[in-house]
Amino acid sequence: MKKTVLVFSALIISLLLLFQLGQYSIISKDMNIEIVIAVVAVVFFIIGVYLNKKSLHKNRVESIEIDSKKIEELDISKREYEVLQLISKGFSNKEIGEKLFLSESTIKTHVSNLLVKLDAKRRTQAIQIAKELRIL
Amino acid sequence: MKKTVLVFSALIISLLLLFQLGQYSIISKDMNIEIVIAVVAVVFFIIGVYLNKKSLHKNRVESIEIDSKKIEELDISKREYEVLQLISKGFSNKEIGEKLFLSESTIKTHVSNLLVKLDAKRRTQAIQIAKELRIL
DNA sequence: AGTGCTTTGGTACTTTAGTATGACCACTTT
DNA sequence: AAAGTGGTCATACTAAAGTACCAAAGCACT
Repeated sequence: MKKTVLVFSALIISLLLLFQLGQYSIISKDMNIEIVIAVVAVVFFIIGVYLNKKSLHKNRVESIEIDSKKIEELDISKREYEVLQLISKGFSNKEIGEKLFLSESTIKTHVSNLLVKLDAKRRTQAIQIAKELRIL
Repeated sequence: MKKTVLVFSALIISLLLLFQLGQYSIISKDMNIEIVIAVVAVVFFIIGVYLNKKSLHKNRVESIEIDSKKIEELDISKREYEVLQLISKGFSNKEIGEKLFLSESTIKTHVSNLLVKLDAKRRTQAIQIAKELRIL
């Protein structure tokens, strides 16, 4: 929605500016030229926006598209994934236990399993690996 | 967004058709007008590309640029920043010490200072906060 | 030469993190 | 019904992580 507003306002402003310039040259009695210039300007503006969006679309999809399949491949359960998400947010085992209404022991078990499944030695390394795998 | 583009292109096409009759007299009058139109087209094309890239930048790829100003504001030294980077890569204090040819004690000192400066309780939280501040 | 600052390093201590093992329960599969 | 699976929790232990306090070397600055 923000893009739409930006594009619209940019179009309106450019149109206003162009037709305001046209008012000066009314004296020279050549209205058609200003209109043609305005149209050309708007057309190429839209072309610029459209082409740029298309070229960025490929990169966008790659950077956003995350998780799902690899989580299953790594045999990470829902509970373990919940714990992983909270780990990446910087919570301690105790805090995670309080958030999920579980004991710290349970969290430790989940973390231990996560470290094995992600092939990590520490929780910080697990975060890094999970982000590389686009799980987080 | 698709509707917006469609409506606008339809409007512009109709405008072009309406003022196509006037274009004959333009060409015969002055050749410089074509150059002006070309310049306007290029300029607005660039504006379109630029605005679109800026609007997409906020939503999608935000953590590319590191905010070196905030590092200074937080009074984080170069050494501390080096340690912070290695922490985010999942290394232990001992490993960081080996990489930087420092003792583990020194790393602990740096980490402790970093936690205070980043207002974090744990190294994992420090990573999260640093990424929010676009320091990492 | 003294001041201030970063960096470095140490000791001693407390707190988290992580491992290993075993156990219990709920639920599904065979 | 028996076996398997996932989640839960506990104990006991080792390993990191983090805190507090101190101290000294290496600088830049004036």
